[in-house]
Amino acid sequence: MSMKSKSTSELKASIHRVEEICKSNKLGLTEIRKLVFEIIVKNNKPIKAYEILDKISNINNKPSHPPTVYRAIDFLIENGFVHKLNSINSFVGCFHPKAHKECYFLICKKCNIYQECCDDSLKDRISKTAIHNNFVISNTTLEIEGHCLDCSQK
Amino acid sequence: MSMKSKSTSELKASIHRVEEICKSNKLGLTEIRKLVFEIIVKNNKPIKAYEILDKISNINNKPSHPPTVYRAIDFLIENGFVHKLNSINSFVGCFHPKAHKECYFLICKKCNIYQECCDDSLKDRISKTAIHNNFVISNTTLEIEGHCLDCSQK
DNA sequence: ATAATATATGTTATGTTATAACATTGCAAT
DNA sequence: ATTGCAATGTTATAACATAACATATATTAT
Repeated sequence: MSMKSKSTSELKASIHRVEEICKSNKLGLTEIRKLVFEIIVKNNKPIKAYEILDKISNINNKPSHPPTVYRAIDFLIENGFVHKLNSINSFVGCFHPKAHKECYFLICKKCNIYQECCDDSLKDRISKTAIHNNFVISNTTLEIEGHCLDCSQK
Repeated sequence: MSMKSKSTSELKASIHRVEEICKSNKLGLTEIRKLVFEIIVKNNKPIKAYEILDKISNINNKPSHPPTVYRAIDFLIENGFVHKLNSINSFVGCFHPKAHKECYFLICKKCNIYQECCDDSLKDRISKTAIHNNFVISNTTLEIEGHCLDCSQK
């Protein structure tokens, strides 16, 4: 499977899913939070907080401030709609929120497109490693950087 | 295995190993680089760049500047003597440099002690995941945060 | 030995990422 | 209406990292 960007319908579905989850869980999906989520998922690639900030400032035709963005991101991460890629200080949308707590990523250095790779065998292996070390996991960062099929062929 | 800090002899051995590797590979282990490595490994816990900076400033009795520290860290990371924990913007010494390219970590949120956990089965699993996705890995970040045995019993 | 080159360090400034602290708004419950 | 609470606005600053250029130190070729 090569890494390709999401289709318009996938994006719509993703946004709709978040709306539904928020509705049924009584989570306040405010205008800003929704806007930030849309900006993140529509971006295809990992996006940085200040890039989001710029986009919002443009949309609103007036400057926004960092806390506005970071608060929205916090909300989205807390509820599993967005993940942070620590290795590149960037944010990505989650395309199966609530399906799992942890999310692992392949990140192409060349085209910057990312892909979730949350197979159970990997999850199990990490879990076994933790158990073997008497360690109780609260959260896991797994970010695999490299080149996707398309980019390694070029 | 509980997570405990390294003994003095382990630290000495670790520093000695780095000296030997540099000697045999003609890597310039300058005073600053050696000092930064010592500060990092002796710290036991992940340490932040500006903490290192403060320590150096104290040792030299005059202020040092960020590039001094970051350059030394770059050298140490390039040669596998130190790793960066992206999830907490901190640095840790590597206790088996050159033994492997990638290094995985367990990080206790409570006591802040970390532990390398580079079993081959985990490495294999990650490698298989990449292959399955036609992805060529250049580097991997795996940071498992949670609680170690001691801290989860408290 | 000396000049030329490369490598490392010093220094100043600034860029980038993220949060603290407090004021204000809007809305729901009593 | 008033209180309480969640969200947002706003200002300022903290925390993390690098660019750019000057200087020094080591290495190599002549």
